Amino acid sequence: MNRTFALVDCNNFYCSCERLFRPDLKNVPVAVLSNNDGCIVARSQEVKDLGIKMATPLYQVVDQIKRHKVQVFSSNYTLYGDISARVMQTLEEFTPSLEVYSIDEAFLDLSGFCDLEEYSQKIRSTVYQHIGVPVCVGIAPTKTLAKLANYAAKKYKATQGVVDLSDPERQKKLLALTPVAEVWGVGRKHTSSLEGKGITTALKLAQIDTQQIRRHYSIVMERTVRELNGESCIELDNSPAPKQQIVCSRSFEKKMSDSTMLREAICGFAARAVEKLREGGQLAQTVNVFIRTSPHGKTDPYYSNSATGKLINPSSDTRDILRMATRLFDTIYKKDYRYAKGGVILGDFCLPGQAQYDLFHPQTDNPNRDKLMQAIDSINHSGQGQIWFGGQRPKKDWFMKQSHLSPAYTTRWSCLPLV
DNA sequence: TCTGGGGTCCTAGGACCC
DNA sequence: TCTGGGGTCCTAGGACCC
Repeated sequence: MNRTFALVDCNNFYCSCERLFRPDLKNVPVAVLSNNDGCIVARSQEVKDLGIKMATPLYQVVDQIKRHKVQVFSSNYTLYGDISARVMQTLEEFTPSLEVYSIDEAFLDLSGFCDLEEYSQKIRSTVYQHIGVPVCVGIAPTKTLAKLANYAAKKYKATQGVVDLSDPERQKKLLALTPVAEVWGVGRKHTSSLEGKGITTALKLAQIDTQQIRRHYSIVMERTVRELNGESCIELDNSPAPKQQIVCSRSFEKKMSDSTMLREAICGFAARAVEKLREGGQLAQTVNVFIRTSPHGKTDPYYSNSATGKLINPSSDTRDILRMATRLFDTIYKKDYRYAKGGVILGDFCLPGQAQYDLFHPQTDNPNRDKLMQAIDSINHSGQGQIWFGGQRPKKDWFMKQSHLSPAYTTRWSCLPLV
């Protein structure tokens, strides 16, 4: 059957979120920073026009930002997550099947739909009216081509934010115009490798023999090539598989050397990671702890290390994870280094009913364990205060820098805008 | 002189995505 | 001085099995 995919992608999503409750920022250059206020990760059109590239470290462009009065924001994921959920909910009205692909984009199954351009314009105007976020729509018989169509819808203003690539001739025309680096699935390494072989456009990539591409690259790239030729290889995935790992890591506002402070920070990451684990109703069996100094330091010696440990029995009890995390931390910590980042990774998940317990360390079936964790989670979600284990450190004096944070307009009573 | 064939599982590293 | 965080998938190679 002929498939039709639409990719709906929000324009400059984080910037659009910041503008929602600040109409004064319309037509004003806006930039949003990564965690710890490190790099620029979202730019309004005005900032793109200034030539400031994606992922530029903030300190490299402070002068330019002052000169052009760019409004800068720290990442406000509470806000972006909530706006994202509202956009997705609106999009669901337009399709029987939707895949939320990232915080700001979704694939819609529009197979069998007619008048695709008109329909897509309706999607755009509805999302803008209901949520206030501008989006672009790309339509094609494969996901890779839909991505490319969306890229064109954003790049070429005459398209009015919608590009329909159903027609093979149109596909070919756009492929010939598009640098190979813009193809979904072709990253930095593959780009330079392909360019070295004279494959500079998406069209040239599409024309390579699939056997050859499989030999020199991998099955992933073979799928990309087939998709560029209109053969759908990547299905819509509307029921995401359970997570396989959970990461909690941060760069520190100030570099840290003291083992006690670092250990407490690691405990904080571990506690947050296992909280996420409980949200998904899973148990973890492996814990990985890593710490590193800055890879950019010119004078400081570089040190990076990690350690992995296996719990005897799978668990989602914060105490089990903290015990393991502190033990692992103590095996990799070396004094006299100035640490810039640390984190905890949980893995080897299973569901409570399917856990394989150790014959010689049977799980003492203690319902109080789960109840204690439930009690802690509900207190911490109540909005009336936080409790934590002794090994953790209050976030105040080490947690990431957020100097330009906007209010949680839509998720906290005290931040509700007044009209 | 001459030393097989077929398989699984695990891990580390590298690529990619947003 | 100052450079993010959170994921997935694939492959090669080693250890092991009979």
